[in-house]
Amino acid sequence: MDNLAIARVLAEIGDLLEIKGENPFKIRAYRNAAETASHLAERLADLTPPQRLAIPGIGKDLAAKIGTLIETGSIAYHQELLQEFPASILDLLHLQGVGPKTAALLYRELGIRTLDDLEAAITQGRLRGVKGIGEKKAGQILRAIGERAQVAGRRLMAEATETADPLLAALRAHAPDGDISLVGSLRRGCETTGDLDIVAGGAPPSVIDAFTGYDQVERVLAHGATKSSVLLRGGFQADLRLVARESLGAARQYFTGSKAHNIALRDRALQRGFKLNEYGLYRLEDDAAVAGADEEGIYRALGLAPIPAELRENRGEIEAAEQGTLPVLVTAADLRGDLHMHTTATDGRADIETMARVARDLGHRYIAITDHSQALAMANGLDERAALAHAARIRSVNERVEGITVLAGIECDIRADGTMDLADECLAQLDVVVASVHSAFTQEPEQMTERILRALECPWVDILAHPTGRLLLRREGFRYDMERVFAAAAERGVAIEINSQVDRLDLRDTQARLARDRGVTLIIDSDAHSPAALRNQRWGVAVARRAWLTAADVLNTRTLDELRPLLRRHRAAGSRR
DNA sequence: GCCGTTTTCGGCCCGACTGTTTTCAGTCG
Repeated sequence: MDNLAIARVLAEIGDLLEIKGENPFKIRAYRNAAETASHLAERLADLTPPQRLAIPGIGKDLAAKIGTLIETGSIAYHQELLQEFPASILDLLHLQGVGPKTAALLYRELGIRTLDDLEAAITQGRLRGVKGIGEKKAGQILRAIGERAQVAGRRLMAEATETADPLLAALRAHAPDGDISLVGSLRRGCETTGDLDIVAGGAPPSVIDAFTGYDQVERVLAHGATKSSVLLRGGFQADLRLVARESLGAARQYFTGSKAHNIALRDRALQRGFKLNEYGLYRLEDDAAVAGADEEGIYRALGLAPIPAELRENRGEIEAAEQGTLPVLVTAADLRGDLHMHTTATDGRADIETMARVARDLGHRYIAITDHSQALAMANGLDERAALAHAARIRSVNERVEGITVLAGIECDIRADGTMDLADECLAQLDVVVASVHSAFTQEPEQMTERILRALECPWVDILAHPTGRLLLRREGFRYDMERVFAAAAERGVAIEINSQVDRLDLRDTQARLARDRGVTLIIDSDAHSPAALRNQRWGVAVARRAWLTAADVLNTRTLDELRPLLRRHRAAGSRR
């Protein structure tokens, strides 16, 4: 049983407890544990019971329940709750405007178990007379049922940013003296996001009207004096919060989250005799404002170094901020090159020279052209002969393009048995070899582990690319023993990629952090298939920052002179990094 | 259900908006 399956059960228990009206803190404990489980880099099933107990937010009871779940596939407590409430009523909770109380009421009063039941009940007027539900509420629910497919779902970080940028520009144009900025999960650099959160400080009240009147707004969900929510065309929700300038830092802190970070921070505030809300940090004894205009002041007043938004997940950043050990996170400006991209030789859209010029204009000092190997026949993958001919063309581009060094590489398939798709003699003649899995994703974890380990044994492999093969919102990655692969990569000096394609971002944040902790060097590559996609490294940088990586942890922050000796072909046989 | 250099019991983050209400519960973030 994997972490996501465990997380789903724990989250479902949380939902069921909420419908039941249980202690809110007990509910939070289950949800908190679900959140933790879903982001944990190590597999819970691979941990010993004491190791599970050591995870923050998992105590004796939850550790035991998780153990039972792993061993038997279910938790009795969960099954008992499902006896009280059918699992299908949890769908009701996802409707805008329907929470646990309403769901419980509908089930108890009218026996409503499914969305279809609810829709029928409303259209038949059976909700009339139910306490707390009037005409408007019923209409709202009916609309939510109709819109659920459209509204449901998260967006990729890149897509959400594309939606946010023009909206921010429109608000800034309306309120040029205001300070208007993106907060929420997008500011934290999360790989996907459920909505857009915007904070405006020192802007006129009319900015709210500019927001609800934005031309991409499909429907206004809420419209107050300081807070407003809209549904944008395409079904993406955006929230705007207007605060006074002296509260801007507090509002940005509050709405950037994460929820777990904020709870921990406010707990810390209380312990130190303060109250923290979206307006500021106040002394409990006399309500005097201590900080609020900027985020830094709030963190400092709480005895913390300012915490970068990407780290605010309550995964150790508060302790590190207290001890002054926060990492200096890698930035896009630290990147000097890009070692994974494609051209028209296989499935890219531009030729070598175009890619080189665009990369140079982006500020890169070196790139590697790494087209596909023969196994990817549908992408016109290259065989040994074609790969070497392509390498010659790549190297010749250096004579025509100034200001950047173009390395001849390959993205070589790791075949199902772990052998490389091109012969060693060919790989040995290239400058860089990127190895990837593109087939047989469904191998058992044991087999996949052996497959990747075998690939890392090939002395010419420099980089393991998109190491889980996941596609965000579409496909889970393949499973294998990451600890063993990380250990082998660290031992052999193979870099592991954070792939910056908008729907890959693979490795993910927590896994990249674990890899680094195990001594692996990471690399942030674009895997660009077009010149425009070379800019995608910014998304990979966001993941790297969420993984606590510094420039020193990332291979392509090195100069070319520093990089070359780190490639395996340039290392003395048997030597390690 | 978790957690503890003021606690092994008694805490646990905080406020805006809406709809159904005559003072507030529910939802949301």
